[in-house]
Amino acid sequence: MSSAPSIYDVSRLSGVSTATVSRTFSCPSRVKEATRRKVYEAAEALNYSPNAIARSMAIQRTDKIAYLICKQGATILDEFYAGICDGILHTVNRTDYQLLVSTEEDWKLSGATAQSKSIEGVILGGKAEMSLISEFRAQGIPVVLVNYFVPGLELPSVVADEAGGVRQAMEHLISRGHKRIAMLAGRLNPYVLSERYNAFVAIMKERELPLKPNDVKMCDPDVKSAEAAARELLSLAPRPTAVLCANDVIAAGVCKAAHRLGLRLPEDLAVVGYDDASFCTMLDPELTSVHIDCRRMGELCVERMTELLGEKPDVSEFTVVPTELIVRRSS
Amino acid sequence: MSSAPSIYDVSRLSGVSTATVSRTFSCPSRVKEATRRKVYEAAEALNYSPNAIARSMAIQRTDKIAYLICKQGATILDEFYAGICDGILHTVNRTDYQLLVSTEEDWKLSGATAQSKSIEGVILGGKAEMSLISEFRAQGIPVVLVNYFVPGLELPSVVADEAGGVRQAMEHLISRGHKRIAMLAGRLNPYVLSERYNAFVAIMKERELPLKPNDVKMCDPDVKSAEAAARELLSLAPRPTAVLCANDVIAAGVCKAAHRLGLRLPEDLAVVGYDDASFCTMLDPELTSVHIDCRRMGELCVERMTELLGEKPDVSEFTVVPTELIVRRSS
DNA sequence: CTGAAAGCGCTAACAG
DNA sequence: CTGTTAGCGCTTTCAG
Repeated sequence: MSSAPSIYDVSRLSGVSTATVSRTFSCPSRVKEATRRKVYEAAEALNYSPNAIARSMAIQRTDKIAYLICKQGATILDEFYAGICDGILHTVNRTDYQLLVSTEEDWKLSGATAQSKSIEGVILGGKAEMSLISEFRAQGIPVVLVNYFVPGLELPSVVADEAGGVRQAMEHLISRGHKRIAMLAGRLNPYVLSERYNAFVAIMKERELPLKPNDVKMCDPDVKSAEAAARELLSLAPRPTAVLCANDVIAAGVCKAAHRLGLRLPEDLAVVGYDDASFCTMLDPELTSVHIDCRRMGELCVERMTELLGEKPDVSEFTVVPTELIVRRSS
Repeated sequence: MSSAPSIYDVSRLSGVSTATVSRTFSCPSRVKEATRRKVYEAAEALNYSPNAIARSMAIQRTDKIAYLICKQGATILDEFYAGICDGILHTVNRTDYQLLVSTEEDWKLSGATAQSKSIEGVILGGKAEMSLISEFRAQGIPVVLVNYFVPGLELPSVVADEAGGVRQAMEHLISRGHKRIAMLAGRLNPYVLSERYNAFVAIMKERELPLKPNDVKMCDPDVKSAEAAARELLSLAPRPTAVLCANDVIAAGVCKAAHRLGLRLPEDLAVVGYDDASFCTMLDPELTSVHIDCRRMGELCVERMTELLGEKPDVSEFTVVPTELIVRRSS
């Protein structure tokens, strides 16, 4: 197989000009029915398909946008960011765009500049470094942030209603009669963590519930650390009767610690997680959690991006996705 | 900001030819130190960065490969395929290539042909449709399969050592004294399922252990279905003392069913999963499972792809990644 | 409705 | 080591 057939080959075989061949593919209505048919036949015979690169070159834009996951270590394997990716993927693929996926780290490694001009826009998931953001802006590449927000930057951000989610969880616990509610916070991205933490504290205060310094603990966001931290939390006297966790992994750690200590869920201890990861229903008892529609977040990122690319005058800076408490057996 | 600076602008400002500017960026060693410096300065001043598309156009190749997830419904959200993606991502980003991600479904929707010429190769994850495979081949685009295999196609496949994994699990159970071992199989992709199933049957026979028709059940690969199926399995008389599950989600269902029936793990029932999903350690007791190094699988896909792209004479058709049984508390 | 021709920005001989 | 020049395959005025 020598080199692929070009528009010239089709032009020659069909007896029309290259311009017409081009039109036939990009805007069929502007070509007479009969001509069109001739072109299609020739193309078919030659097994021709338009060369996307040449096209990009001519029209001066690619049809690609990138999604970079900005989170140390974790990548697409993080269910949350994978969910966003899923939403982006589905939406992007319905809009003639294609999606490039990478991580902040890898992107920087492979010489951003060399690549940059081959994407139209970039969606940054999580805590992106300022230098990265600036670089894209300097190159005139539209940026959308997701699950993160930087005040004063006027960058469209798609986030979940963190405060709302915490409120749903807290009202649920309070309505179940809990007063001694603790929080096990994990080192998530700073925006998310502070939203969740602040909301927790605010609501405790608002409801005039007792909150001692030791009632909030911090841990690394893995089961082991969470389990260890939970052990301490659960040995406070009087022991909290409920714990709100910064995410589901941490909640799983709390469940394990409770189990080891002989506490029954939800009778002796209510546990609520956050994110509604898929494993919530695999735990026993199933984990109550604040559901975030990651996929929707991804979709919205693409919508914002499309607006940016369409040079829409003012793209809203804040897009917030509502959360929903999924009550299960653990609370 | 008018249009971006081109190689001509740099050429003019630095006083050298465009060819030299080009060389300076693609192969600095072939340009005299002093000249190089002049070029860099001019580029800097103009905030120039090479246009990747024009480059692709000139050298007649893109620097992109695609990873398509071929699995109904599930996507990148599937931890297994996300793991592979992770491996691909890391490797690809170290080789000047960029990764396009999509699903089989979406790819077909958005007119594969139009896009095809903008990728160099494609990695197909899971049960890809023959029509898709043929289409790529017809276009001369190298294909690598992962977690799937089609006999007679001479397509490089990267798979896990399924039979080996089952053997590890079985030997573990047998060494613990289990004789009545059941299997709960889920509707995974046909290649994987048959490998796991056949290995299970073969080993039971080989060890001369009793295996009645009802000892193997089939279910959908979700917790609910698995739990229901497990209930039946566990009400057989005599009850199996161990169950090998086709994957971890199914195993989680079995654990729940066992718990409901008042069976203790591992005393009354040993459960072993497959894939070693991240939630294995969140379950209580933690789930024994056959670990598959998905990331490694992804890396190997890229290696095979690189060989294919480098026109290496014979790329091995089969690349198998070893598995490792991770023994935890559930068995 | 169709054709001719001038690029899009970069690379790769080839010549010096 | 560097410059000249001819493309890469497609789009897009501008005429006809």
